[in-house]
Amino acid sequence: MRYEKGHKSATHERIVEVASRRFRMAGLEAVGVASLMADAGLTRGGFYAHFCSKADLVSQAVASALDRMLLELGEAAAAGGLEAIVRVYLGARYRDAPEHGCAAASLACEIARQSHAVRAAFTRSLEVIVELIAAQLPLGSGGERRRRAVAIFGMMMGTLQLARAVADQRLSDQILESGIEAVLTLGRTP
Amino acid sequence: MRYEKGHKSATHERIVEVASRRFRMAGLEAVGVASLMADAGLTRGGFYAHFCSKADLVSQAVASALDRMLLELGEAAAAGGLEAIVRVYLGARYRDAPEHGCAAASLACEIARQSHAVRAAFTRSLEVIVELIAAQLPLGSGGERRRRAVAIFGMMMGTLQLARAVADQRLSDQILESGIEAVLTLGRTP
DNA sequence: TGTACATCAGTGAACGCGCGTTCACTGATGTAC
DNA sequence: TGTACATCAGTGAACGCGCGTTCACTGATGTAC
Repeated sequence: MRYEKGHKSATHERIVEVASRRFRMAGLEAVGVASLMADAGLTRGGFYAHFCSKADLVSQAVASALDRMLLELGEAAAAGGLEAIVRVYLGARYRDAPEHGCAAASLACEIARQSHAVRAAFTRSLEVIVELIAAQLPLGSGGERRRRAVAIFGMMMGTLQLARAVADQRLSDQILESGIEAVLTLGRTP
Repeated sequence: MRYEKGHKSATHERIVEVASRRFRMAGLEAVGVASLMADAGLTRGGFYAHFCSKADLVSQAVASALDRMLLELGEAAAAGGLEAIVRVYLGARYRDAPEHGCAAASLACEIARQSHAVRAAFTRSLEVIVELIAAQLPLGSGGERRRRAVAIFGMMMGTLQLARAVADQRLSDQILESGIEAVLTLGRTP
């Protein structure tokens, strides 16, 4: 081998990792293939040896970002249940450093306009996150908890977006607080 | 006058109207100034006689879309309170025809990355919508109802985005149902 | 052991295209004399 | 009433730039003999 074994897959993962951060920071359209490859220490031409299109990378980068968040939220949940999840998700770090935050909160509007394949990848990741949240709810049947979990994730995501979109720092803090309070209310109300 | 009185302001409103629909459909970045002006029956060059930049138009188009939604939700609220609002907002029409739906749900992720001026315009519109929702809540002090209203709008917005982003139609319907149920729960829980 | 060839991850130029913005210009109509 | 000029909404060419994708190529190293 001209490159050591595993070299290509390591490169592949590096591109996905770079993309997952930059897409969350700047959006899907604002990040070009050439600049992404440069960030990964490569040139544009090699891109299509790793991905069949930019949309293909988008699918993988979104899934990767959400998988990583799932781990982080899973650890929080193990330590402190729903309240720990929501305090991570609606915390200043997720709001102020979108590259380390939730890909759904950064990209949901754009994902809604992507191809079926991209939305299918997003759907798979979403289902697992919803399961994690549902598992933290103390009340109700499986179906009820699942439905409640969907709404809770929708609220966390929407609230984080609002906290990022407003122009006033104090208001942004209040929005996060409002979201935390409402999630906890939903978590304990049947 | 070479054009009848009010001609220019009518043109201005037409551009804002076209932009408000197309931005909601395709996103801020995907809609170019030239194609927008063509849609309004004009050529690109005249754009800067109406707006000092694309961001300026974005501010106006978002505000215009949210103002119109406010009227629609206000009418619903007058007839049926919070439940009527949420049934409009989380209805199939808003999900399937984003050009007639909520600009926040279509654009929040992108607005979060815009200039302070754009976010300030968004903030002003958001405050009014939150007030409308707060006015429908039966329980709590002014501050409590306001905070609850922020969370409710965040949930409606996030839930609508999730319903648009998933690849499965049945799941999308379930997401809307989950959101309606949770909003109503939040509306009646102190 | 030494040479010829195969492999393949990555390179970089090129394709046509649309982007936001600027600016000298057009041409229809109002006003001044 | 007739002519000259002012006004200004809108035109369209031009600027440099980055976009996603393709493709002939490079060059380091493994394998075959």
